[in-house]
Amino acid sequence: MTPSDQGLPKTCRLVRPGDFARVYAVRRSAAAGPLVVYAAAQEPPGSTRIGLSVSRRIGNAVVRNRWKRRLREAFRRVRATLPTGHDFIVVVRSGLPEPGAAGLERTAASLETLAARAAARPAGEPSRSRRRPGS
RNA sequence: GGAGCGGGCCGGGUGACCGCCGGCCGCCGUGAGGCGGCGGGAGGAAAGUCCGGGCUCCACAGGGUGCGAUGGUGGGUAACGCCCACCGGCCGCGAGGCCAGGGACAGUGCCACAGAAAACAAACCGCCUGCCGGGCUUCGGCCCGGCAGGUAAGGGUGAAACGGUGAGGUAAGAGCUCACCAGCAGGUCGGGUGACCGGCCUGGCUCGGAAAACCCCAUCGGGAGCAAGGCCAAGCAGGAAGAAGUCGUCCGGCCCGCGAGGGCCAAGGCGACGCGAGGCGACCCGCCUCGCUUCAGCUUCCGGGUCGGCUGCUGGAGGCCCCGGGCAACCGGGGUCCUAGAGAAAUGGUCGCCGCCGCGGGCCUGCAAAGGGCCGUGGAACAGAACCCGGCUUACAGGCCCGCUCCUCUC
Repeated sequence: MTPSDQGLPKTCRLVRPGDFARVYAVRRSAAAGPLVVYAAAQEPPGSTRIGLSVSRRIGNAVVRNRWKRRLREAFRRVRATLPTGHDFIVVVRSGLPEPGAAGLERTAASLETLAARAAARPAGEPSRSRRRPGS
């Protein structure tokens, strides 16, 4: 499989609840502004994947969809520069205003630095509790 | 021209590049899949999830009580709490609008504040009569106070005070009586499918509001939901508790008897009663089904495993046009079109051009701070399908069309 640098097929997305739980369990994260990024090395390494978590507290369906689209587009742009062989989860924190029309560039830059920081962090003790942080 | 009323409709357009979801075709690949091509991809409310249906599973003798919903009449519809027409009441000069619009002589309760009194009436002031006491007197009476009684005409309170006007009547008054009017009840006639409308007669003369207080009446209503339901794959570990049978009969075998018949036996069929469990929407009556034990099975409880894939899944009470029926909602017939199917959940990003709306002590035209054009700059609402329809409700920048009413102006 050789997806182009610009594409973002379904195989680059985290889809299953089990995948999400695995990434959360590693407990490596970095946060800035409205975003929190969790990272986990893949076993075995494959293509870089991303999962999105946008809570109902963020806004109504239109606002949540806008966030997801912006984050997917940002991920599509910076995916080639991210640490390889990792899964990432991006959580949008509530209580912060939406970035305006020019927010895509900032979101992409923020996503890139946060992903690098999270992946470079030493792996924390895998969480024993089943409870997933956030929602 | 201004003010307004009622309907209907739109919800930026177009192009390039980079992406996403699913469909069809071709090629490659054992396969998962990949590549290429073609065409499709949010709304008028997709929203709230408030009603009504379809669909799926479960249930489906009946009766009573309860619960919920609805509430003028007639129609429309698959159905409705929706829509249409009409009736009645209220509001508006009008076009039109609003109404949770059955029953308040079935019953219980309520009517704040104010007021004497808020509903089998009632006497605060006032008015009138009688008696007692006091004062004045022109000796006719008059005034003040008290007591007993009459009185719903007048005052005052209130959202609301037990009909209105006039006449008679009276100590003063009162539907107390009478005339007319309003209203109510009963009867009757006529019109209308009906809600109702109109006329006549009689009655007592008069009965307040609120049913969105409880309630009564009528009508309607099985339960749960696409996480319904079906199929496949994978995987695990079981444990505990619970019950009550008895009798009759039939068939079979054995024994006794010459025989009619009698006795014994284990398992079974049927029936009765009993017990247990489940179902019949909640409860009761009642009914149905299953079971009544070695194990097994059943029911309940605890524990363990999975939480993947396919399907349901989008063509439908469907949209548009024409003809016919109907005041209309809508119905019938013909033609034509195909229009999203995700599942941690696609429909996005960037850049042009055009259109719309602002802003500009920028430019041009122009007598002009009017209008128009150019340039620059900014903005564009409410909101995202999740099984599918019919409604209702709520949100919404900006804009378009049609019909009608009132006022004003010009001819």
